[in-house]
Amino acid sequence: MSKPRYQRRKEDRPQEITEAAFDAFAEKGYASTRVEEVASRAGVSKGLLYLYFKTKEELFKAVVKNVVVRRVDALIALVDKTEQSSEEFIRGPASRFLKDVPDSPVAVIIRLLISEGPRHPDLLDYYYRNVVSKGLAVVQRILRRGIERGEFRPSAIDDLPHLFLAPVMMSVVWRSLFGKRSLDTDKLIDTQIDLLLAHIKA
Amino acid sequence: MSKPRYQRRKEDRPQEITEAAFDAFAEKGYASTRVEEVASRAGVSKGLLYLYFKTKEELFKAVVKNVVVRRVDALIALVDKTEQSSEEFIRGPASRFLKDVPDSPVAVIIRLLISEGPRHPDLLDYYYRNVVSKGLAVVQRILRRGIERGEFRPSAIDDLPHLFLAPVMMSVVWRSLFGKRSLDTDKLIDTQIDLLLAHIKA
DNA sequence: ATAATTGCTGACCGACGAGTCATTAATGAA
DNA sequence: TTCATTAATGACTCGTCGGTCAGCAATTAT
Repeated sequence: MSKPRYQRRKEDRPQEITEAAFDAFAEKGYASTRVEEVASRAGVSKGLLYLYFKTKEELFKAVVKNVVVRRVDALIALVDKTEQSSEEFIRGPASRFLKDVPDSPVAVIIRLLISEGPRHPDLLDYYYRNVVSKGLAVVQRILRRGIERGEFRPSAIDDLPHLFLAPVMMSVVWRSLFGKRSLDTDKLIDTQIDLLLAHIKA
Repeated sequence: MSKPRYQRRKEDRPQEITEAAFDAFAEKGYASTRVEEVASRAGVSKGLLYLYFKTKEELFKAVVKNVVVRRVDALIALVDKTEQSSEEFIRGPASRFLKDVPDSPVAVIIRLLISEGPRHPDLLDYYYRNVVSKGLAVVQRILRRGIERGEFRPSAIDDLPHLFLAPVMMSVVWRSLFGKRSLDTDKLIDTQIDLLLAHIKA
C-alpha cells in the first residue's frame, strides 16, 4: 500500500497556484520569477500550471485580480455600516485601514503594477475601474456625507480625494525601497489626516 | 576615399551609452531591455558596451547615478540664492520644480528604482544618501528658515518634509500608470501646498 | 611610409527559461 | 475488476540574451 504520488484536486489548484505566484512575484518581481519556481512553491509541476494558465502573463493578471477584489469591497461595506461621526470614522477605522496598506498584499500589487503595468494596459484598465476609482469614490462619499450632515464645509479637497491617499502611496514606495528606516509612516498618514480635517471641519 | 566605418571616441562613449540606456530602460524597464538594444541606440556594437561597463547591472547603476546627481544640486543652489519670502519661494520656484518632476527623467528613475531597487541594495543606499536625504534636508531648511524669520510657526510638519513630496510621489506613480487621465497633478500639488502653508503660516 | 597601439566590431557560446507533449496514474463509472 | 477519462508529470525543444573574444581598422608614434 503506497501513497499515491499526487492527488487530483482540480478545484483547488488555481487558487493555490495563484497564491504561490503572489509570494514569488512579491519577492522577485515578475520578470525574474521563473514559472518553474511558482509551480514548485505550489507543490505542482510546471506542466500542470500551464493547464490552468495559458501563459505567464495570464498568471500574472490572475494574481492581481485575485488579491485586489476582496479588500476594496471590505472598505466600502465599512463606510455604510458605521454609526460614528465623519471625523471619528476617518480618524478611526479609515485611518487604520490606510495605515495597514503599506504592510499588506495591496502594497505588493502596487509595486508590481508600477513595474509591469505599462506593458499590460488592459490590466491597468481593470485595476483602475475596480480598485482606484472605487477607492476614490469611497473617500469622496465620506466627505460629501460629512458636508450634508454639517460636519464639514465644502472645499477644494472635495474633488481631490487623492490627497488622502498621497501619504499612503508615499509610504508604500518608501517602505518598499528603504524598509522601516527613518520614516514613521503611521505618523505621516496621521499628520496628513490632521491637516485635511483641520481644513474642512465646519 | 571612403568614410571610415567608425571613429574612435573613447571620451564620449560612456555618456552616449548611458543616455541610450536611460531611454531604453525608460521604455521597457530594466529586465526587458536587451543590452544589444542599448548598444544599437548608442550607435555602437555590443562588444564595445562591454568594454566600458562590466555587466548590464553596472550599466544600470551608472544610469541612475548619472541622471540623478545634477538635478538635486540645482534645487539646493536655488534655495540659497533666492531673495523671496519663504512663502513666495515655496509657491514659486519650489512649486514649479515639484510640478516638473512627474514629467522629468527623475520620474523614470523613481519607477526604475521601485521595480529593480530591491535587488540592488547598494544602489538604494547611494540614492538615499545622495538624493532622498538631500531633498528632504532642503525642504526642512526652507521651513526652518521661515520659522527663524518669523514667517512660519513651528509645527508637526517640521519633522515631516515628506508631506511636501507625497503628492509628487502620487503624481509620478499615477502618471506612469494612467497617463494624464482624470488627475490634474499640478492642482494636486498646489492644493497640498495650500494646505501646508495655511497650517504653518504665522 | 611603416609599425605599434588600441578602440571597436560582430560572430559566437552557453545558460536559462517559457512553453510543449507523450506518457503515467489517480479516479469514477460500468 | 476493468475500462474510460483526464489530472498531473517531467523530459524535451527552441528562442533569447548576457557575456566573450579573435581579429580588424582607425589612430598615433617612429
